[in-house]
Amino acid sequence: MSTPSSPTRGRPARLNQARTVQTALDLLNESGLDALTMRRLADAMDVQAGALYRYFATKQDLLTAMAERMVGGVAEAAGPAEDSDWSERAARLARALRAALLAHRDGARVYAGTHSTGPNTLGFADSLTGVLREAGFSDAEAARALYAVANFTVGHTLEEQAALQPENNGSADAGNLHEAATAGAYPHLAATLPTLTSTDFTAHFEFGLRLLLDGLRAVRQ
Amino acid sequence: MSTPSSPTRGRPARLNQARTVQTALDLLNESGLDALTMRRLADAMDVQAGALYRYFATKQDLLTAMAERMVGGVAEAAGPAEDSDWSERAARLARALRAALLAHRDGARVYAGTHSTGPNTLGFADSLTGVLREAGFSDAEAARALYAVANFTVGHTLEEQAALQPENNGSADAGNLHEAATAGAYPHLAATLPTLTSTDFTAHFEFGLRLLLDGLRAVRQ
DNA sequence: ACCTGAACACCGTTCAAGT
DNA sequence: ACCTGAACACCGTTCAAGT
Repeated sequence: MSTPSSPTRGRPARLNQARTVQTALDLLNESGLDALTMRRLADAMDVQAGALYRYFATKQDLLTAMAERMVGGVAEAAGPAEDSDWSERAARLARALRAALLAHRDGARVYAGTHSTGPNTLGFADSLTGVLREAGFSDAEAARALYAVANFTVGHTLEEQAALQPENNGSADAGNLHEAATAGAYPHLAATLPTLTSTDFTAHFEFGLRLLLDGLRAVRQ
Repeated sequence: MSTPSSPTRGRPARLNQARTVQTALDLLNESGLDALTMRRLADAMDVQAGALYRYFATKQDLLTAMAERMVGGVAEAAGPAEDSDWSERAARLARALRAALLAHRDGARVYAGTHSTGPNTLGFADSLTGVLREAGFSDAEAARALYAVANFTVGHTLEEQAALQPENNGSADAGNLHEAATAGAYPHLAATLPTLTSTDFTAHFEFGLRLLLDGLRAVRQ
């Protein structure tokens, strides 16, 4: 617990940005985003809430730093260009982004609610546009494809994590849906109910991702 | 879920669900989601905050009712089957969903944060799966395509409305991005910067939507 | 330089009591 | 039956003062 004396002037700081972000991510995993308050985070670090504001100007800034930290390593998921074609490398990046968001409770909500311009986020964007540009797509196509893949991935994972919340009571939702669909007003929902209520989110994600990549193939001719 | 429905014994109610949702949507447009509190809403209706809880058990329930109301009429946007092919009808539904979310400040944030199982939301889902089933897609394909299109559309519109917020200071974000990209660490972002920083969100949306629909065409053979 | 203590201006929600 | 008044248990954020 006791940190050895540091060569810095004055008292060694108990707090710093990296430790604060790490503790916040731990607390997020334990209790979820709604329970992540500046006061509870301060408690977990044995400090008063006001002290956090020496390292983050606002809670939003802390959340942005958390989002940036969550997507560390995602940019490298494309792998070497020799090993696979552009669509497989793009798919790997999208899967790595989803996995990074799923790795933390409410990860997609945190990520969607912030606008990181840190190296992990920019690295992911650079990596995906790079894969596409090297595959022969134009600069404009690569940029728009990045938006499409990223927005789909975040939108999907938002839904996926919301569906997994116990309070959202997947069974209540599915119950309502089943009731409404079989009442006759929604014949197409009734027919597709088994797939709609499936919890195989990986299959849902892979289907949507494949649509985007097949669509991209068609764009390139 | 107990609605005080009994037709007027005693005083006529000042409050009711429909008027409350409407006032909440007006307040949302004026001030944004962060400023939409139960107290301010109560003020706007000349009532005490506690009174709202006779009509909505929680704020979350109110937000769900708002989300459901926002997407009214979207289901009908497909148009008659005779007038256009399946992909155009599906595109019309996706565009109508985006337009409905854009019609209210923070509309996508409200929608993404709730799980409506009301007739407008279910009607949209039934309409889109119906278009696809009638076009020959399997039940499972139709259900998964619904998720892909809806998640992309909500994810896109979330980004779009976030980028339009004045506090998010599009210029600050674009400035950071420009600075970082031209510093040399992100060569592909630098090359695609003009498109990445474009504010023609309709073009971005249409590109992603086209990818999904072209991808669907490829799935069907 | 770093953190405490205490305050400011709020929140969502509950519920006895009035009318 | 419908709403008020007042409370409960919190929030994010600020800042003078201590060490």
